[in-house]
Amino acid sequence: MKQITIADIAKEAGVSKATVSRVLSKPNLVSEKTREKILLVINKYSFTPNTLAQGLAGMPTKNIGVMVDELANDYYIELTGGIDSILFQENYTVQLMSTRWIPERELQGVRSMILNRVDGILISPVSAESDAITLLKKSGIPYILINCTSSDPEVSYVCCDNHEGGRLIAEHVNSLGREQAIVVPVSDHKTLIERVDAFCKYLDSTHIRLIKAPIARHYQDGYNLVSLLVDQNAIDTKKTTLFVGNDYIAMGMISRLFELNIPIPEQVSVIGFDDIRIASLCRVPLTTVSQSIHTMGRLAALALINMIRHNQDNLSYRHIIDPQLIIRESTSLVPCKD
Amino acid sequence: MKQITIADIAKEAGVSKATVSRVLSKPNLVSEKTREKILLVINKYSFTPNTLAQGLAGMPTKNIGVMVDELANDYYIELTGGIDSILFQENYTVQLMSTRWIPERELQGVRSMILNRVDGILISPVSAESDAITLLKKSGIPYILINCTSSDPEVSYVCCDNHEGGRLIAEHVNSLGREQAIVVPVSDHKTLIERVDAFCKYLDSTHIRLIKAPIARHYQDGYNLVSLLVDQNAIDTKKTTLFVGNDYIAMGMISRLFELNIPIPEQVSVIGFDDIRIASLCRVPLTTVSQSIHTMGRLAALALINMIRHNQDNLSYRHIIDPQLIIRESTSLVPCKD
DNA sequence: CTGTTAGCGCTTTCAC
DNA sequence: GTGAAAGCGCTAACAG
Repeated sequence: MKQITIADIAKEAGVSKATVSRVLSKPNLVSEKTREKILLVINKYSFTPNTLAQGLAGMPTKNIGVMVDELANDYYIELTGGIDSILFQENYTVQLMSTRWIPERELQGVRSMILNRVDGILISPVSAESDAITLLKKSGIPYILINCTSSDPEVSYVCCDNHEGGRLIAEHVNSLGREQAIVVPVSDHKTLIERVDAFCKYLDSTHIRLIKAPIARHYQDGYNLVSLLVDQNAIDTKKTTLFVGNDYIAMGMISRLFELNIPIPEQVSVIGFDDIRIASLCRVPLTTVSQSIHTMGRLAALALINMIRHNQDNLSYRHIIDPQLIIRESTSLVPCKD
Repeated sequence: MKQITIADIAKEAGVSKATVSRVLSKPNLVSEKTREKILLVINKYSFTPNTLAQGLAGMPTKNIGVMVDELANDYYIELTGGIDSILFQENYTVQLMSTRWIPERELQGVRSMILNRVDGILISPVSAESDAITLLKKSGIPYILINCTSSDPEVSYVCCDNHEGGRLIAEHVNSLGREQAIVVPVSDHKTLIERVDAFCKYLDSTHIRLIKAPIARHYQDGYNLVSLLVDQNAIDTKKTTLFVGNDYIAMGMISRLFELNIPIPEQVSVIGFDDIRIASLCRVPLTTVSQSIHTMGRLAALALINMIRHNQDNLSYRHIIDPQLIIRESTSLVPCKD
């Protein structure tokens, strides 16, 4: 089926292309009479202007690029859910890409988004210094970093206060008063380092022995790590608290603890980070820190739209999310409802 | 930053735009000498052609439209994960949209995808007769339905054999030999009706009383439904099997059963459908039917790319996924590993 | 092999 | 108010 174009409409309505175009974008520049005449034809064919052509001609494309690390990842799911809820109602189309943790892919993706003339970009970058950000900076396209801060005052971002999150957990662990606390890092992303550092800083290490476990990047790594901790740190006999860098890896560890019949939280209590949805539904509902991921996505989307509307790529938007400790059964014997 | 164009490259290299264009798409039509000369300039500015313009001029855009009902939905997450894994490596950009269950939005979204000149569309439609499909049909753009069948021989799809899935569950329930079986529908989508119908058909209703519960569309509906079933069907005293149309709603019911201290599976055994990831991680690991969602996404993406490559919008691709019963603790006292 | 020319579909001056 | 014409950046005949 050949696409019907503005020219076809013009011919049938007996006017020029320009006038049809005006009806589409600036209707009040056209007399009521001709406007109605044209609208009639437009509706007859349920014509919609070709967005590529509009884009080429310099109009906004109503497309927003969203770049995350991984699609099938609970964290990004909630994030994109939040983003989508806003962009959807504002009638933007989402161009979603995943880097699959390949930095080079991030650059390539952003470049392709720019070429696609998206009106703005939301990105959860590898780091605030990645090449993609540099490219973004000089492209002139509005963009906002998510889950990442930047010292550059011109850069906009929405991020959780990970330091405070780590502190909250340390405080909780102090109150639990176990013999030892093991911290399990899950990535070398800046946000993770902040969490862990703050945790270590505020942990009452005169009473609780602090142990740093090797990094566990995937669910399976978490699962496997448990046996190691049993062997090396006797978590099956010494009362232990586990702080795992994110909920999903924590889930892997819980799964294994469960199999080994190590009671949670009596013998080992477990704490995650993120408050992804499964955290409350899983085997042992998980104590964690919420960074309101969904809200984070909404805020970022809202701010981006605002930048686009008011052409404020000069003004920057910065928002720090306040983390919240959520205590569930993995550290508390009292079952608590959500 | 002004976009650098093919004209700039041409001027600096001292050739015509056409030659530059050829270097980009059909390099062997250009002499080695000039090609290298041009490539040098291209690399110098790390120039990439504007995709909108390419699209307008009739080239493939390397964009694929993907339309699902909801982004933050476990089912679609795994589906898009599968789709992305293929499209990613084939260097396609995904244009992901969600209908949020609004049929009108489906049509509107597909139209916008067509206007964006995507090379193909993957859609999990409301129904095989939705307006969006009609539009797709006459657009000439390759497309594949996911989780939906069609009697029209020209329409391509990938779908699970839901009838067989229902039968598998009935068989399992028969073997469980409970006093009553309650089936909880979760939507009026065709696939759901097939599951439920097959279940009812194959259930040994001379020995097990079959009860149809009202529809529960959301997690919370499932949660709330439990009290009703306690009141009306005494599931807390009569040994009962629950077949819930999908895993997520089943999770809602389990959550409530747990609170009411109704033992699973001793008093009430629960069966879901889909085998979403949480199914194995949740409070009581859930017996369910796997429809290999991730694979479904991969297959559909693969087939679509194939259609695009070979211009086979005439040939149709149809694939039925074989469902598999996965028995976990929610119906079996023997804990089983995944 | 390479350059010229004519679109792709729409927006936007600039006249009338 | 409305139309003619130029231009967005690229590709695809058609010549040479």
